[in-house]
Amino acid sequence: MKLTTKGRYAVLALTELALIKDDSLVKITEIAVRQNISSTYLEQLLLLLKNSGLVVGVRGPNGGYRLAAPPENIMISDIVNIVEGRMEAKGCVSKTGSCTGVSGRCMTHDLWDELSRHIELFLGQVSLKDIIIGNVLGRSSPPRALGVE
Amino acid sequence: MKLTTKGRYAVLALTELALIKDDSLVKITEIAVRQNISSTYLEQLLLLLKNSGLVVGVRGPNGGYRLAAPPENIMISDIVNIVEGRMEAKGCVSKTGSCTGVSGRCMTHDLWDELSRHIELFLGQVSLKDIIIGNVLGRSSPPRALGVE
DNA sequence: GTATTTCTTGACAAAATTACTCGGAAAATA
DNA sequence: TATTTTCCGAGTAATTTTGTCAAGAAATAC
Repeated sequence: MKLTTKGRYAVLALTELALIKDDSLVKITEIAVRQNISSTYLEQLLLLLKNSGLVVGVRGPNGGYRLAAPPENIMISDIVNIVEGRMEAKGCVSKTGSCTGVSGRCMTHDLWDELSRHIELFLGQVSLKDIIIGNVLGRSSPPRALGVE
Repeated sequence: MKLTTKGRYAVLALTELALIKDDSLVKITEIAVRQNISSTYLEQLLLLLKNSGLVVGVRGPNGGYRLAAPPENIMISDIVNIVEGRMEAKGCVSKTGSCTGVSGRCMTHDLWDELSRHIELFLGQVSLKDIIIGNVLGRSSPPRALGVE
């Protein structure tokens, strides 16, 4: 899995958009200044999000960005997946598609696979609306322990 | 959160140790060859794990490494935390300790905080024994949805 | 004691990724 | 047309990851 400033900046920026009433437009520079991040860097990210249909960009004077959907319909996993690229935790897989160990499919394969799913499930459950109303804390629950003992 | 080859190699190596009967010793080169990873790189990782008390290193002819505890008592989070350094997903925090945004503590703070906890919970629930008996798949459960609607 | 095998340590270097910059073009408004 | 803003592609600096290398120390076998 990957989680860098890209993902964090993107979520931060879209949170700002989610805070704006209705269809008002927000300029890149406004967000950049308020959140203290590079505006040209943020441009790239918003562009990606625009091309993926998560936000709408309006050019010209008084232009800017706004969300393409209500905040409750935009999930964090959507945002992160777009700017970070699909997260793949199956690190045991090489370019060729097979596990790197000589013994073929490695034993830890399922572990990273499941971790990936776990993270995706979590971020797919939290919406932009959840963030702006502070409905995030306390969501973590321990994974099902499979009774094998 | 961080998850690189370091963490994956370390878990892979310790899985190999877990597969060995009793207190038999396994040489670094054996693991490196079998898993097709750099032996000198693996050295570094096993050294970290040894200094943290997860494995025991025995020098001299016919030396090698073995687990310091039964596989069911060694959790994946232990391994990953040691070789990757403590995972901190609170990316909004700068060196000084405060959030980077001008408005102080940012709105996404809790999100990354909770994600961190979520991942740690997951990896803290899976032991080396779970891996070697294949008891990993199907553990992911969706997070508690807090009823706020 | 000597040789052998292995771990131990630290410094260093290549490769990959991340983070960011830059220059300009296109669209909309005035 | 002039200004403001997003759009787009390429290029670069910084950092992190992923190793490599060389020399030393500990334990065992002989």
